[in-house]
Amino acid sequence: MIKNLVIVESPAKAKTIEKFLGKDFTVKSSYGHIRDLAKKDLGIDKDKGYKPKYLQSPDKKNVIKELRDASKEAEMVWLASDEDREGEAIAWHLFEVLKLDKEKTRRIVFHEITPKAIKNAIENPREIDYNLVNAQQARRVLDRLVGFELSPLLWKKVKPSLSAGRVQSVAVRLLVEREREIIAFKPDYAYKVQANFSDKQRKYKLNAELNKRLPNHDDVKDFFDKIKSQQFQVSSVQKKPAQKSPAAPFTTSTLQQEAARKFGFSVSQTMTLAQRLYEAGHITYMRTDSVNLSNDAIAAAAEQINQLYGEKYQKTRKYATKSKGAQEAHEAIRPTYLQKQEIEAGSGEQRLYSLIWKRTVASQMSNAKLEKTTINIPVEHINSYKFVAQGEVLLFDGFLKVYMESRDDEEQQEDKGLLPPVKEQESLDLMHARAQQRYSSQPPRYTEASLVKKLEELGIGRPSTYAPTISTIQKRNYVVKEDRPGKERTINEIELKDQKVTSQKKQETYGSEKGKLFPTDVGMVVNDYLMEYFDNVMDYSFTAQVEKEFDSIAEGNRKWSAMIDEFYKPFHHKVEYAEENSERKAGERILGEDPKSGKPVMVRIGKYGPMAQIGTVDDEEKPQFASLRSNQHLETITLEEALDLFKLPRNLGELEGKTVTVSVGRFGPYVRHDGLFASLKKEDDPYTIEFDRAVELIKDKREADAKKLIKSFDEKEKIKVQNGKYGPYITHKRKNYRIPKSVDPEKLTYEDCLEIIDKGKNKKTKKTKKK
DNA sequence: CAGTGAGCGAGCTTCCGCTTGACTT
Repeated sequence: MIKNLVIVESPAKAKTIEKFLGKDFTVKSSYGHIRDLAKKDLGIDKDKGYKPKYLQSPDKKNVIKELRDASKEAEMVWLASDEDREGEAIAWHLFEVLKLDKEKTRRIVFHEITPKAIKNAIENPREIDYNLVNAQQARRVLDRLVGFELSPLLWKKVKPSLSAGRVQSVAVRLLVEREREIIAFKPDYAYKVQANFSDKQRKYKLNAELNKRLPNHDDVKDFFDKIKSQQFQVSSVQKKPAQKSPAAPFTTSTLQQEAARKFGFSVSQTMTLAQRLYEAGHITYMRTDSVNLSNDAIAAAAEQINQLYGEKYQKTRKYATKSKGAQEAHEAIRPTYLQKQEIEAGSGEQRLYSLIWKRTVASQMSNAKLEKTTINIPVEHINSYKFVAQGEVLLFDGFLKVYMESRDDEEQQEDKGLLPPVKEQESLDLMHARAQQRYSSQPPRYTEASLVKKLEELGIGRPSTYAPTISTIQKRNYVVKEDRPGKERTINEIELKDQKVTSQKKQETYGSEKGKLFPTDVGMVVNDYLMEYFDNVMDYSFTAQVEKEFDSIAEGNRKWSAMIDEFYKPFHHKVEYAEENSERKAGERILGEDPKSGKPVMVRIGKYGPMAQIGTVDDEEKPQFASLRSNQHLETITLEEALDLFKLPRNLGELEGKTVTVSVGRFGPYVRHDGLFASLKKEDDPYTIEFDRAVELIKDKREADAKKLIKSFDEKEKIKVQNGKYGPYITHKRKNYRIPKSVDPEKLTYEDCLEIIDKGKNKKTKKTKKK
């Protein structure tokens, strides 16, 4: 018999809360939303005030049954989903789907998982807030309308299976625009001048930089000629106190950024590790936009700091969330038990936990105190020119004892240490000076984490969707994450030593990228198309605008269906207009003429992605096609490069009576022999690879396959039993089947295999039928 | 996993935001 049933969103949360509430309460979880708009068609009745058609989510059938049974038994059901738009909707869906009795249902909320907060919530129940629910329905319906009307348009006009949406399309836009900025970027340069001084007694050295950069080589020479026999005198030594404050505790987005900067984790890696820490009870909820810490946590942090570092390191701080549209249903991400400085777990979990511990503790520590010193050394006879030396001394480390936030800009901060004891009016000798040509750097490309940061600033997306959004735009091949090597350039360096001026040239590498996001051709073409016809949805402030409207629905000042109608009417009109009036958008570009046939050579996006084509379909002969390589782009490929693509496949010769050919497929370059495919290695080039090397690759591949092979049957139907990443499996007619764990793969007979294949097939047909 | 690209037409793809396991080759 259940007296009180409490329903929360997450099972880990349910477990914790159950401990606080005692015997009379049973706590269960809904595992997020339990129903959603029908997947077929729009799932919205446009003629009946945009009435949503909700269906119970298939993977929630068991959860719903369990909750329904428990709720029937219970004397009181407490709906304890989060206190934001989505949480309120979850409570309402539960109320509807479980057919709850209003008299026996209470809605409660809490922002932190502490016994006090939960007890307080139980004592202050309320009713379901239908205005908030309606704001969520508006959000849901708008996203469906945008996504399910724009995507099919793209299938028609660009390429099948593409997608567009309020969040993902703007994310791609950010990348495309940044990429174009980089392409258009013309670097500027100037000479940075550094000098090395010494006192008259040669007791110390002082490095200083000229306060102005000089435009070119000749200016530097002139300048050096003027100063080479000059006397220098310190005009001033200024000392200023300064302070540094710790960063706020982690939210989802700042955790993703720091884990990327400090450990190189992808956003999805960070979230997987955080999920494990959360489930093990080590940290609070990891999908949050709040920087708030509970009073209990603040007290615990203070105690830790006093104990570990002493009272002068402790300072109680409260942080306020500044990001747009934050809904603050949870606390910041922090350790559940601050006295645990380390945990036992995998190394990734340990590192992430330790980072969270440090950030949380540091956020409750005192400021660091510094003294900044500036020494000015004017250049005589050249007005406003002076050499400046800057130093920084740490007087009190404060929070820096524990943690320092990293920065995105890679340019290394020059070490500003302690300066020598130079006095005002002191005379100095110029020992040596050097000017180096410095180019301005192009705008930085986005990383996964810096894109999340930007989206959060714009109020686009939610903590639970940052990682999935990043993965969606990569899955659609709008964006690729990769490393690119830098380019070389020559820079000038001019030196002044012993009153002589010399110059030399040096090589430097610039623009190399690691783990950055690059828009693809498809991403660019789709972006341009959407920008042309749907500038409102693509606007960076579109989400912020509709959020304002959702807020007024939540406050009861606006009817949700009216808001949707106002958006949808003109939007749908634009969809219809684009459908009728826009050409197929394929990023087509004619490169020139094929010297062999005289036919035009062009590139465009085909059914399978970017491709090159010789001739047109109107010709008598069929046109020739070839896919572009992954490092080639519609906007930049040359005629020569395109023509090269048609040199494949190449026939290299014969091995064991069968031909060896080399070509490029969906997964990159490969050699082929007697039905066997072997990928080329990085150092191999399909255009130049020779027979001997190809044979080597084929033999390596044979060996690797033999290692994988457990046994094979050459009966009526060929069957192989192989070892894979996920354990042994059976391959048959190019399809794979799992082997049950209870079976020893070594002992399988031909008949056993057929049986497993049969069962596997049944499973698959069932699944497809369901869909 | 690896030769695709016209056109015919059926049937499929797709959104964002809440949550975890089941599943993969």
